[in-house]
Amino acid sequence: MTNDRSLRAMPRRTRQREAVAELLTRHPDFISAQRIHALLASSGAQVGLATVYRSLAQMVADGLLDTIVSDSGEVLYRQCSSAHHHHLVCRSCGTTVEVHDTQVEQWAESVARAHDFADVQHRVEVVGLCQACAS
Amino acid sequence: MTNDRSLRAMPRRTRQREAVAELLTRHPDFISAQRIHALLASSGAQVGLATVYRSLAQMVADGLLDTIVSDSGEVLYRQCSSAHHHHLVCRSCGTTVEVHDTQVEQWAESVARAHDFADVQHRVEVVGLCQACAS
DNA sequence: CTTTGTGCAAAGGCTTTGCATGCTT
DNA sequence: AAGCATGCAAAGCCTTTGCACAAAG
Repeated sequence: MTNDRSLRAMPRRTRQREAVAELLTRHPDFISAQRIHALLASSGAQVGLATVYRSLAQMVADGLLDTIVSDSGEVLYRQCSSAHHHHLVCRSCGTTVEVHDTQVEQWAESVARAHDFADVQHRVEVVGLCQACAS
Repeated sequence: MTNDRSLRAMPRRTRQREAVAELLTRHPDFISAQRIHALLASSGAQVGLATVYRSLAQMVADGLLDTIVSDSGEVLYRQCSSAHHHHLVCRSCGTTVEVHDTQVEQWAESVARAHDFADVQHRVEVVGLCQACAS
């Protein structure tokens, strides 16, 4: 074998994977597999739903994507190169505000440290009613 | 009609609902509907799965339960009388540490206020590797 | 007696998987 | 040529819903 075992095989370059990756690059926010599939279909790219799921699974395994689970149970994907931030979501109209804030990050760190946890990730969702919907 | 429309009808008292409520009272942490159903079954109480789901939906609507969605997409329920806290979870062995901390609460409040959001809830998960699993 | 709750089974939505075929390397 | 990737359809989970029957008030 001519490989270095420390490096995993790279996924093959296919039209479908490129399409999924490209869409995720263009799309800055969390999006579901179903929606990705629909968007690709409506923009002419023929990609099977199963392939979308498999591509996403790959990218998640490779650490290229962040995932969260929506309230309805759908998994949402986002390219994780984008700066880490959290969302403030209106539960009525769906308006989303990005929150960049180091406080939570520090909090998560300190909690982890206090309990000797390593390699921590955190996930924060704040849901409420925006001014417009509160009235 | 003899009712005051401001009060919603109270759910009827049935063996099944009591069983579900009682189990949730005994169980201090988040638990899935499926698991509730299984536990009830194995402890002799005959409660249909659909009934478990409907009972839970009721209690959620009545504000008696908190819910979160697990990574696998299952909805987890918890009696919300218990003090609000967050979990620090080991992604390897599943060990869970309850974190009582006012910092995050305050952070969520301030973020909400800064964006004129009302009636906010928040959900925080910190996942990492505990000391034992990190070695 | 009227209304609400229950059970069962079927249906729904998201995701995964088996298998034959096609494409990348 | 060899092996991973794709597509399709079937199957798997969790959850919801339709309908007839049972129970609560």
